[in-house]
Amino acid sequence: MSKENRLVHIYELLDTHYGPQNWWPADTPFEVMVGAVLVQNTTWRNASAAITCLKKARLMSPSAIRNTPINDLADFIVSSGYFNIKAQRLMALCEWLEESGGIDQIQRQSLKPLRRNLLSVHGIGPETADDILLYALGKPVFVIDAYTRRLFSRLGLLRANETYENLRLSFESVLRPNVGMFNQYHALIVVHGKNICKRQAECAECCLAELCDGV
DNA sequence: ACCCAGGGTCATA
DNA sequence: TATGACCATGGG
Repeated sequence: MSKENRLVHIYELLDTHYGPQNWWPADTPFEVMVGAVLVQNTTWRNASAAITCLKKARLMSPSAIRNTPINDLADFIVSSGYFNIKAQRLMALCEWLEESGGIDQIQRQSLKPLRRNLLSVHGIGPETADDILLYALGKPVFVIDAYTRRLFSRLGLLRANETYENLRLSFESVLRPNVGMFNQYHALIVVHGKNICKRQAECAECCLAELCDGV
């Protein structure tokens, strides 16, 4: 089977098993961006609690965050962990948004320079940038994360120590750039990873069992 | 008490 | 380029 067909097949098995995920859970694109920073190396549960605190304090906007002292901002996002670091990262994100003329202006940038610009923001690395591009701005990028590496290396479809860029480009070069499908695919990989593929012992019960080859 | 979760930066070799 | 240290909470 071709690589494209394998990736599509895996997508269809996951999609059938788990159904629509409706990512990213947020009221606005800005809230997606904030969530993408807050969820770095923590659980969505912890990040989500921090988002609730920010909303309750009416801080879920670039200008409101910009006008809040960094230490006060940190107090609202304690539950997300690394709160001092993440407060700085949120501030850097909001400064960048402001300098760039806001989200609607950013939407108009073409993908490659936009991605470069995002990566130049302090605290926004490749995965956070791609979360923002795909889930906040609706751009066709394939998000790579630890679950993606674990799942596809276990299925024997990628080398374990490949760079982020090479992985992303290899998915994007094989799959048709469909935003809705990329959105759902990454959500499925995460949901699946949280359930079964963390423990490789249970391949038999997994919806991808036919591909797992007894790893 | 330990481990990890929807990462990223910085210092060192 | 490639490791290692660091950031810090909450649930298992």
